[in-house]
Amino acid sequence: MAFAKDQSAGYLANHMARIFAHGLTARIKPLGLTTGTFPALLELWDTDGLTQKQLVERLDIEQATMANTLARMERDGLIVREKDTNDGRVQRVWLTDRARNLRGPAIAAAQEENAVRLAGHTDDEKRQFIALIQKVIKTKTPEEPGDT
Amino acid sequence: MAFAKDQSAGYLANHMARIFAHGLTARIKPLGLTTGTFPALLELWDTDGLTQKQLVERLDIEQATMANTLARMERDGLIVREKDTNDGRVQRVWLTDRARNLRGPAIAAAQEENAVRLAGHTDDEKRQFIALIQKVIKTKTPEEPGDT
DNA sequence: ATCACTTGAATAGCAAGCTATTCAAGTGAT
DNA sequence: ATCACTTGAATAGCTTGCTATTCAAGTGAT
Repeated sequence: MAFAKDQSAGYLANHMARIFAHGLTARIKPLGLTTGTFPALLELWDTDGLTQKQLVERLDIEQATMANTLARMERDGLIVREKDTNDGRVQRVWLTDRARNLRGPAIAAAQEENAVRLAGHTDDEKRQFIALIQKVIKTKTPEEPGDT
Repeated sequence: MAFAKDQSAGYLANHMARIFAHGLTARIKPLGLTTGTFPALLELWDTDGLTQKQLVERLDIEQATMANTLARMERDGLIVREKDTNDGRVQRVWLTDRARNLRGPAIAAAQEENAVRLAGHTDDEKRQFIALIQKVIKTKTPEEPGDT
């Protein structure tokens, strides 16, 4: 029952993700951003004023995690949350000017990080790599419809 | 300045790692194990009685993280820590019987999780996938010798 | 022998995840 | 109108990770 951690997809996936996160953390720190805000920001840069529910649906992130992330984002002046007038349960999320202005540099930082990490890969390898990861991710959703 | 998150290696790496972690968490929960203990356990199953320092050197994990993980492992009866007689600063880490006995089922769980996640990949794709991730990881170390 | 430096480990404090639970607002059936 | 159910969001409590700092034990030079 041998187990080589550097041959285990899951182990390697975790390790690689930490490396990416570490690099991106450093790159966006000067912007006053942290990695956890990225998914929400990407959605909001595209469509401002989404509800928390909609953000959760668009991203594979739990509701509680999103609530916490949004709370930090509000604290840090990236978003404002306001109650929907029609439905008092709904919170709409709006970007602040500051957050809107960070789009360019933040995306640039992410692209730089990706570029550095994949510097050793040929263009073909990069494409394969992305495709293979996407396949792992897609393998999930249909199988585990659970997700409560 | 478009940015498609499902084309971003870093974004995908994070997402994939969470999927693997989620699956493994469920599989090893019945064993009373959590994912964070896995790296240390693998090293100790191979070589019992390592020091914390040695564990940190063998794994790309920060000293503080390891200290916390070991504290949880001790609390949960997976390890015992004892002071080295030669050097009072050194803590040697020894597996308990319980932890030793978990090796088989834990490794089986990890292998099952890997298998399920890669079920959509051909053998060739699996090999490529592992190789491509390894390359990303290796791209790191030489570049950032800092790590302190 | 003492004092500065080094080194191994622990602690403080935070981010980003998760599960499970609670709270508040709406909705529907009686 | 009321009471049960649903639904959106918040909270509690935990793990895993990080950086920065502190503490304690050894080591070396004077």
